[in-house]
Amino acid sequence: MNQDNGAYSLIGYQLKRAQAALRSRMDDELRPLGLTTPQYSCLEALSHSPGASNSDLARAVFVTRQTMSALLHSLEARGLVERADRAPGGRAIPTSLTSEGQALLTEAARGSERIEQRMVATLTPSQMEALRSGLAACVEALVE
Amino acid sequence: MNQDNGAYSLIGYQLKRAQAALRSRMDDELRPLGLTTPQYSCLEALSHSPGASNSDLARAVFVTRQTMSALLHSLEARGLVERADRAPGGRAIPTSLTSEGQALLTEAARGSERIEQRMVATLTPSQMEALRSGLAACVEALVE
DNA sequence: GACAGTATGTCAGAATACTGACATGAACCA
DNA sequence: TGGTTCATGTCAGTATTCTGACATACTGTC
Repeated sequence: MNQDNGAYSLIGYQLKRAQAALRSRMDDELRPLGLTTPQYSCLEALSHSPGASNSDLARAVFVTRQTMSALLHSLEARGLVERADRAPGGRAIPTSLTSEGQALLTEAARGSERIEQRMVATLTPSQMEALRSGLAACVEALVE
Repeated sequence: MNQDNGAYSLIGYQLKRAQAALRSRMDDELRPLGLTTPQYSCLEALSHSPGASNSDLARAVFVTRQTMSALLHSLEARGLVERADRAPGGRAIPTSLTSEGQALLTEAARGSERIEQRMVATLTPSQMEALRSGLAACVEALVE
């Protein structure tokens, strides 16, 4: 109870608020394509890192390995990704996009970019950079 | 595929990354008290808005009414909050903190403030304000 | 080679959160 | 009064995500 205005002045609250709004808009945009935001993020990560393992993708999407494993099985059943039959070395099983997955990702990326641009529409380039670097500093301070 | 550096330059990605890191640290801090982050947020909202309804709290914590309803029943079963037997007018049933809930919240708030301060430790006041206003502008642009 | 430490994938179980649907009560307008 | 619209609380069902645990495979060091 430091202030009377509740938690609105806390960076953490604004962070959650912004993330919730973004997630909601992303879900709205992706729903017609049959994708959730984590599923889209997974396809996006696979596009940038072909052959990534389950654990790699979990870290990229900020979910646990178990969650990503279930998500990958779902995407595999829909023919959007492919996983190797066996690990080529170690235990990590590489995953890659199918052509169907690539096509769907391309379409979904358009909606995602639309949301991103809408989100930052009222910010100047220097304000955008300040926001980006501020968020990065927060992450830096939070990871031990 | 606008850049080679993946999604790291997107504000949306940084936003998710920062929120994930914050959520993780909050959960770590609150776990010894037997609280999750949404449960803590609910107690905090109740502290600032005594007598808030289930729907009020759902909006404050950014979950659905159904999720908040389950969360409230859990907190009520633990004796941390109280709900009126009947709606005093309309359908909204006011909820309030019990003394036990208030005590637990006070303790949890210390941990929460610790995390908040750690998160922004390396930011100057002007950088903090730039971050806050940047996030607010993003929210403003995303809510229709 | 033997060992500890680390990373990975997976299983099991529980908790969480969502969408869809319905009934109830209030506010508003014709 | 009658009607529509909106907000609220709740039920049911599904989907998501987590923690905990275990076996497996690499990477060091000795």
